[in-house]
Amino acid sequence: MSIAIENFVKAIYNNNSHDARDTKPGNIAKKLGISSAAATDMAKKLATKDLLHYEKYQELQLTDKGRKMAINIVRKHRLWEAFLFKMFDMSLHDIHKEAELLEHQTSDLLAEKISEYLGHPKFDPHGDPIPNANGEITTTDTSIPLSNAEENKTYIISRLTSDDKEFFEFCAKQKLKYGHEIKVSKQFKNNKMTELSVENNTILLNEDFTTLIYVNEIN
Amino acid sequence: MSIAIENFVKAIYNNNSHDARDTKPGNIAKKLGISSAAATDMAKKLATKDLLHYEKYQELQLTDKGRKMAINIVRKHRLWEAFLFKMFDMSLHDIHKEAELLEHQTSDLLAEKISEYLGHPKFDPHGDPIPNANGEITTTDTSIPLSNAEENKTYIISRLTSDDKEFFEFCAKQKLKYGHEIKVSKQFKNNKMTELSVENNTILLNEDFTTLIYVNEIN
DNA sequence: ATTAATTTTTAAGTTAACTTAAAAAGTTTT
DNA sequence: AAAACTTTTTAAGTTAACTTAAAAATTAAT
Repeated sequence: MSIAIENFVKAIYNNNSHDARDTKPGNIAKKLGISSAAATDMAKKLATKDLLHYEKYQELQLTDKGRKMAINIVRKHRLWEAFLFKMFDMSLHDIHKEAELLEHQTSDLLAEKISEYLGHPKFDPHGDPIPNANGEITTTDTSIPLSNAEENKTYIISRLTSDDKEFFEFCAKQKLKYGHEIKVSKQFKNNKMTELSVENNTILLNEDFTTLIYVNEIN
Repeated sequence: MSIAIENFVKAIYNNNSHDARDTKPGNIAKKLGISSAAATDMAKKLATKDLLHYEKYQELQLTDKGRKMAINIVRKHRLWEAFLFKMFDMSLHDIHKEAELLEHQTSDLLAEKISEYLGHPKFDPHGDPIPNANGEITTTDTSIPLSNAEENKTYIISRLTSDDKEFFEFCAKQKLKYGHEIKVSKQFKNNKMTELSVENNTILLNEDFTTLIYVNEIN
């Protein structure tokens, strides 16, 4: 399967999981940076390959085969992220970019070797779950977006769900990293701002950040 | 640059260095598994990009720009080989196959990180030299093919210049590995066979092997 | 419930990287 | 130095993955 096909299937899969629910060609096209005409064409083609269900003007839905394929790519992506993160001193954004390329050129064998080396990790450095070789995902994920966190409670950062460079630069600078502890001091509901403290620094985040950062409460 | 272009340039470069000298489209086409018509087309295209000199019916010659590009890819290939060899228990052939894919999706940044991690190695697990980030290759290579080795002398294996699976399987089984010591006991010139001993085993190799295995004399 | 706005699809066209088959040029043999 | 053979090139055509622009359908607004 070509890189174009792999990216298309992956885009639908990712869209279905965390983002909104709109998996029509236009929206997928936007994520991939192609025209929606191209996305419609591709959708039709992938339907003949039994990777997705296509009906005019309807949402695209992956078949079991398509989902399996997407999960396999996501697995490789997240394994590369975890591996590069462990081995090299690189920014999360750079790691993401490299993984985005490497994921398409990685045999199942190599993926398994990487997983083994890392001790079959369940999460990548963004906190996203790593599917196992059978495509099973173990996420008893109870995390909530920071925007829904409660005042005066303490949390651990469990996921950073972005691929924007500035986002990661900001997070890195403010020590907003996977596994780090934070305390929410105030929720400004009207302004959709959240005040919190990280390592004795108090910062104020707006909705653009608090919906992308997921946390788990500490008891 | 596309993967097709990178592989084309690399094929010319590799052909020029160790193999024969025939860098006409037909020969390059054979190595890449494409038709010679396709190779001619590609050659013309790359000439307009100033990657090589093309003249009808003549040998293809890389320009400085083309050579630089080829060396950059070769560098990434060999770094991946060295890295995968160090990290994972995989056959040399599998490692080669993975590197063949990964080389095209590796940023200069990542290549440098890998090189750094390995302590800027000068040779890969086949004994092929790894160009540095500036494209410089330090090979004071005095090695000779096993076919030219002298009787009753002891050598160290310095290069295994193949990409054939069976070749590597055979070499692995016979302990013919980079850095290993061997003693040539007899050269059967007429039959182009070489008798040698490795770790107390005596084996007889024909020309298909002895021209691909390079060695350095021990004094 | 029409009209207006948006989105999806269709249609036609482009580019890269191939293919096969025939023509042209080069190489080898006698 | 022809004739025979081989290789390269040209020509025409294919496929995947796009594009733009217009037509068709859906969705939103008054």
